[in-house]
Amino acid sequence: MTTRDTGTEQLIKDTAKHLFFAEGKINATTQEIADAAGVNRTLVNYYFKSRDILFDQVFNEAQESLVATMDELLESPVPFKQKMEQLVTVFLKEFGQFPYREVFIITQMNNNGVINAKKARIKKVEALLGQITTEMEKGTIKTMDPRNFLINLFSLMAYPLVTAPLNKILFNMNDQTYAQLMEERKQLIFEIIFP
Amino acid sequence: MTTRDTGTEQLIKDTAKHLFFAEGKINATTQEIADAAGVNRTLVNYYFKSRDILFDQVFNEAQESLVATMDELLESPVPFKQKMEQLVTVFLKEFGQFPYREVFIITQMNNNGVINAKKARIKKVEALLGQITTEMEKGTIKTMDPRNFLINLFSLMAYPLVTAPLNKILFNMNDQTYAQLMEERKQLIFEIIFP
Amino acid sequence: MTTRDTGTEQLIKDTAKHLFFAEGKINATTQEIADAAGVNRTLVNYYFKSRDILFDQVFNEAQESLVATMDELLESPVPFKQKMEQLVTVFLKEFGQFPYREVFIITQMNNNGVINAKKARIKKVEALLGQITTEMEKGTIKTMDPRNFLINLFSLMAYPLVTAPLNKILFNMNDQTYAQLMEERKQLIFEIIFP
Amino acid sequence: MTTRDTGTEQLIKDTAKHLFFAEGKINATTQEIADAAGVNRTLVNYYFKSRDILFDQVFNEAQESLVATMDELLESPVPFKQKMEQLVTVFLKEFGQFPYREVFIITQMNNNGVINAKKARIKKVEALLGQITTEMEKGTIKTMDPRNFLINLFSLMAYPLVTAPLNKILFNMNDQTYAQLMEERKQLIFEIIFP
DNA sequence: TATGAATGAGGTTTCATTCAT
DNA sequence: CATGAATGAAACCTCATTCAT
Repeated sequence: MTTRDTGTEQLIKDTAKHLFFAEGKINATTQEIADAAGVNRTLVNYYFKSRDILFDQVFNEAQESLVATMDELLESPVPFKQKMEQLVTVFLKEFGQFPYREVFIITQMNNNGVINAKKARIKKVEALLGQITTEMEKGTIKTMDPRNFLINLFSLMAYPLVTAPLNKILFNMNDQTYAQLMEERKQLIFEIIFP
Repeated sequence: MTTRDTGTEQLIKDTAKHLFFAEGKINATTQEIADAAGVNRTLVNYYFKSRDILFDQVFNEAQESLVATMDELLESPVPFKQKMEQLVTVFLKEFGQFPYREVFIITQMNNNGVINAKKARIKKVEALLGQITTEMEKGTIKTMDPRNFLINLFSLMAYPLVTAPLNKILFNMNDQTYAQLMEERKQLIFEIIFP
Repeated sequence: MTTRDTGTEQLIKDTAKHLFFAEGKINATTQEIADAAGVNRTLVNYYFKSRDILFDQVFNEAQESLVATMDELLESPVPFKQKMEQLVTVFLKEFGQFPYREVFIITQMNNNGVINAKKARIKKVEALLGQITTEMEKGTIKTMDPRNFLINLFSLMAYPLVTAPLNKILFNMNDQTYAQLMEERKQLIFEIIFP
Repeated sequence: MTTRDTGTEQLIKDTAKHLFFAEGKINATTQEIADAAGVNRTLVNYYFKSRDILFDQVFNEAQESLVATMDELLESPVPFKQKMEQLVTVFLKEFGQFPYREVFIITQMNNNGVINAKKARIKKVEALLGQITTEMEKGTIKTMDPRNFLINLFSLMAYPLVTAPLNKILFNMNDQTYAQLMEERKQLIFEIIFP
């Protein structure tokens, strides 16, 4: 068997990922993906059998990577405040790279059907929620539903990156000045959750 | 009177709006829109000449309505704190009705091209930013780039509604319990911005 | 029965005739015909039941009028040369008014199916061919197949009017100068057939 | 070599050309063209992107070929009489192959808009008109507007082929006998223009 | 008589996919 | 491995036509 791996398969996957998650081109056709990758359109089928399979694969890999990142943080035995600091650092980077990933996932869910979470995941989230509650009782952070605490955190991190194109227009900013604004947010978010 | 307005044109537009902005079905076909509206597929062409024109129209009306809402708030002469309270009330309702509108607009921009803001709009936003800066100087609200203040505000309002499907899974919640969680947020957001 | 004849039926027919035969808009849609007539599109169906029936009717009336003109000429007992003079006069006028009629008829035949000539017509044509042969024997006109004589005659009359748009471009002429050129042709054609 | 030219593109173009110009089926649908070519309907879009582009291409190629033929004749340095002989030979063949080409071009012009002639073309035509005038002064051909001389020539060649379906009916002839009639015309036309 | 609303038939176009090389 | 050719499904769009008023 002469399997000369030319890296084309990975190239297609990475290109698709970039179009979907970084550029927000949720409706990218196989032609557009192939063009962006600089390969022939039919190679998408050659490697992935069907467009949907490519979608799923890109999808799952994105989620797995996200989940792995999350798990590492959740399980780390560092103190809460430090853990949150790590979380903000890591996720701001993630969201910066792929601002449209969550939106993409949601769009897919809306158009097709809903996916279920694995039980293991739910357990870990519950553990984190418990930790947050503890901190609230200690008075370190503002008291609220711990789920709202997490929701706030992720909203403050993710949404400004999703709405970047709109915000730039509204505030009359260019790519660079907006990037600076985002840069300041890391510290800001931290100050908001630990007043 | 020769015009027998059956309300079908408006029905189609409203249905499209709902599919796009409320259900997040960004790729809805004319068939899906027609089915959802309970009308014949070709009526979409009869009234709007082409699918793209329907898109544009729904789009523009959505934006205009949003902008009108915004303008009313921005220009109201009430004190800052009260103005923010109105803003949160009004926009939480807006985002609750049409959570995917902003995402839809951004998606369109990413796929097609960018739209420019009118000068009048920029002026109004700048006026608001000035007001926010004044409040910061007075110590009413936390000091930061006033644009980040606004970004925080909208992030806290909008993102939880966009990510609802994902959050329900993550937190193992149903529609009702999630709605309750959202309900609590109004007060919460207000407490965060006015600590 | 309140039959208030508003002349709309005739108006539609005349407008269609003009679009087809005078303007050469062979593919005119009912919408275009209605627009040109300044009436509602559905009136075409109201009066003529179907578009095809309107076509046929316009068609037949055009042919009947042409045939009547022809018959009158063919049967007139005037001497040959004078008969030809009448023929040229009458048909140049006809072709001037409706240059695309024959082309339209042929196009319809090519796209649908062929129509047959009535026997009476064939008889009359044969009579004319006989007359032409007699003239050739007398030496009044150049000897040739009498059918080619007629073909020449009609070619010289009709084709310049059909190809007017093309000729104007080729000879760099405007409507007026081309009309003058056509004007000269009556005498010219007569001189060619009676050298 | 990666390009496997199956000749299908050319086949589609040739088939379209034949339907339009030889059979006079001006309204041929993509389905009809595909059927006539014996290929899948969507191949028309595969090769030509859209039906209109196929139309334009067939169109332009037809015109270019006609113009090239014309140019060769116009520029040839042979004596006038001989040049006319060549012209009749060449164009009778052209019109025999594609009798509806000019009519098709005119129809398109009437339905869409007018095309302009290139200056170079006008110059060549003017040169020919000059030559014709010279011949009239020499007494070789009948005196008339030289443009009418050319119009006569082309009318005598082209129109009988356009109106063939109608003439066959009128003269009660079949394909073969009509072909014979046309055959005789070459000599006849020549005798008419050089009495 | 006349018209806006609605519909179905049939055309064009866009995709993803398969095939042969 | 890779690619141009080919195809079917499904979308969009244009018409003529019918319906209700």
